Amino acid sequence: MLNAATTVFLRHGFSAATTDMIQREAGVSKATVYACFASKEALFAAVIEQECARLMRTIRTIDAQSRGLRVTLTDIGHDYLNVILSPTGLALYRVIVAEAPRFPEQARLFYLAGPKVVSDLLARHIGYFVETDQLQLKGIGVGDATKVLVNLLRHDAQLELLTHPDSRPSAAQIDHWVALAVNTFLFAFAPEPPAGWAGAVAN
Amino acid sequence: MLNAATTVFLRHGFSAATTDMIQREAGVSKATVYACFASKEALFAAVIEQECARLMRTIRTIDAQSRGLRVTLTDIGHDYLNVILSPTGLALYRVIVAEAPRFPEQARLFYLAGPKVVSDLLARHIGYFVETDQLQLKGIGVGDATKVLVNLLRHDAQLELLTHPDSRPSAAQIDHWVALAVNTFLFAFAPEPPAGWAGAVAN
DNA sequence: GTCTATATGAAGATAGAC
DNA sequence: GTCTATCTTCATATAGAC
Repeated sequence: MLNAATTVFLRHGFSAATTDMIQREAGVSKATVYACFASKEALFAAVIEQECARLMRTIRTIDAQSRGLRVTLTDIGHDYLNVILSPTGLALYRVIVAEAPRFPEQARLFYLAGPKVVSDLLARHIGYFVETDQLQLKGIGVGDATKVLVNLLRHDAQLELLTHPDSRPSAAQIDHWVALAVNTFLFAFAPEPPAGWAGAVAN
Repeated sequence: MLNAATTVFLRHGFSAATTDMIQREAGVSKATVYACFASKEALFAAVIEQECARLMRTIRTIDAQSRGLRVTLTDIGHDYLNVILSPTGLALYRVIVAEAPRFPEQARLFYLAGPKVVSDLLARHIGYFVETDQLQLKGIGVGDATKVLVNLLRHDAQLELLTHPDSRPSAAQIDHWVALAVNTFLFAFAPEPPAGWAGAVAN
């Protein structure tokens, strides 16, 4: 039943979703829903909590064991984009952003489960690469450098998909976006930056 | 009356907003609303169109005449962040993202009025700086380089504010974010990059 | 164009039998 | 715990007078 609610809330958002839809999707009756959850709000909160927990588990599996600098960043970036650009990832983002004023606690939960976790993961790796002189941050802290990279990754990609809800990114596009982010990051912070473009070709 | 509708829709989103709220906010009666607009959807569409037009005008005023490389990018970035991180900017983004599946046309309108316009503006400047050898894109196209910069600018800042709806960014924070983006961009693509951090100090 | 009053439907939530 | 049936409230939208 939580699954049914998840489907409905992620598809329609909080306000536009109705308990009827959830009830029908779950194949139970309306009263059954209210036997388990006190209100629509409570059900929504439970859904978001579950999705955030799932998101966190997913992102935690993205641990690349430290291989080379470029490979590590590319792998993590690739996995991260695949998560946040998936239909579920986009839908969760949509509903969180939309309902943040009304459900600030859930919004913060999302932040901690998603962006924060991937930031911490990347920060560990970047810290290591800095210590071993494979990166040179030129006065920028590890935290800020991490934000730079995450931001490069998140990319217009997300915005484009959010505002063009019918389109889907191809694997090649994702490759290109990741390569663009990693190349830029290395141009900026690798002591011996690559001479030119390396990675997937144009989108 | 459009203004009243704007206030309500930006505050509550589409579904949670009611015609009662709009009617009360506008100080007119319910029937008057339906005399001007065929439906709630039509009113919403009109609101979004107006806000997008306003947004486009605002962003179009961000034309920095080309002074130095760093100054130009910093100025544009600064103005752009001030727009998208303003309460109105965030609220518009929220509702667009939330309602994109239901109002794809309005979502595309937003994309064209906001991100697209600032991208085009920045692309013109970056193109100029490339031609005059003040930037060296190392195999990355002007379009992609522009996206990189826009993305660096948009920053976690937006995400943090979206998921922490009570907080407001200080002017110092915005300065810091812009400096971080511009520095990174110059580290990556200026033929003679700055040796280290330059700009506002830590947040 | 604007109001009062209202039709009509649907939403969230519950009562009470099984 | 689960269903059927229903209560209550409130939303969109309209009718008809001024």
